[in-house]
Amino acid sequence: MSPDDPGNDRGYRLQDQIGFILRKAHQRHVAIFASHIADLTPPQFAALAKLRDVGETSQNQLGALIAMDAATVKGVIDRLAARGLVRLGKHEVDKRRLLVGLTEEGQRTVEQLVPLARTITEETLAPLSAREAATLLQLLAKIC
Amino acid sequence: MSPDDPGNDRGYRLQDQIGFILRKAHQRHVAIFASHIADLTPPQFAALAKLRDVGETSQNQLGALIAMDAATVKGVIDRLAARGLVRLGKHEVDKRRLLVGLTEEGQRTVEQLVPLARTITEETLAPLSAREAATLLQLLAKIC
DNA sequence: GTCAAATCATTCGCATGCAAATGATAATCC
DNA sequence: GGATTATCATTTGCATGCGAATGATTTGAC
Repeated sequence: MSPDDPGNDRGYRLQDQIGFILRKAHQRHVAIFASHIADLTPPQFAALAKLRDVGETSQNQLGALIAMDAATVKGVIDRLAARGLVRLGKHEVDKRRLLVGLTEEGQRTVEQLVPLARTITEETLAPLSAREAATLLQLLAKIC
Repeated sequence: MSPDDPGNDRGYRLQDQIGFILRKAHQRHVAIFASHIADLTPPQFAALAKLRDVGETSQNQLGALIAMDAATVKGVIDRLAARGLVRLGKHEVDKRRLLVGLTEEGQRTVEQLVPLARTITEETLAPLSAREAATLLQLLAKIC
């Protein structure tokens, strides 16, 4: 009975499971992010970066774009609004919607952070060759 | 000026960044996990699975094995203890340490869950071929 | 042996992240 | 048009996850 006999549940090694590795890889990325951008979290930056791309949108729509559910996006946006990086407004036609958009300061902040974000991506992928990095992104995209 | 001109910060596409994709992939995995194992979270299962492997250990040591900091591991262990899946005890020699080990029920629970955990891994990797899955695990391990 | 440094556990505060419930508004069906 | 359904936002509760501070104990330097 070898340690990785598949018919033996010793063959279940936590360290080799995709979920465990994903969690660890994500953790390392967040740590690298924090070491470069201390005053903003990855989700906060994601919200700002996406708002820069799409301009004003509703909270829900923004959430769909950055993969956050309604409850989460509300918290993120509230914190960004409290810091003056984001502006909230009512939708004139559909009164259910809460419009979100960058303030001037938010705009400036994103522009400044994008180069750092590039560095963060680079550092996260540093253990890989360019070819490996491309493969990783492609495979990860398939399981999203 | 094409949309992905690298000399232009429009070239920063959130969707293509490793951090964003890692977060999404992890989210999908957690959702798959929850659909198969409703009454335990991935970190809780990780703690049980690792305790099965190593037997009794200190909280800190367990944390190192499953990549959780001290504060996080305490919360996870407390919840497992409250459910009777884990037993706590003082270390006789080193009085700083808090020993953690599986109870009989914890043991039974892990044994029952391992097959489900295999299914979860399979389903998470379902969009990939066996070869792609192996490559993904290998590349992810490099950036952990 | 004693004092300083390291280790272990705990606690607090803050930030995701999600499920479920609620209320307001809009869209659809008839 | 009126009732049903769907959508948007909010709130609550729970579970990670981490930084920072604290206290207890142990180890190491001398």
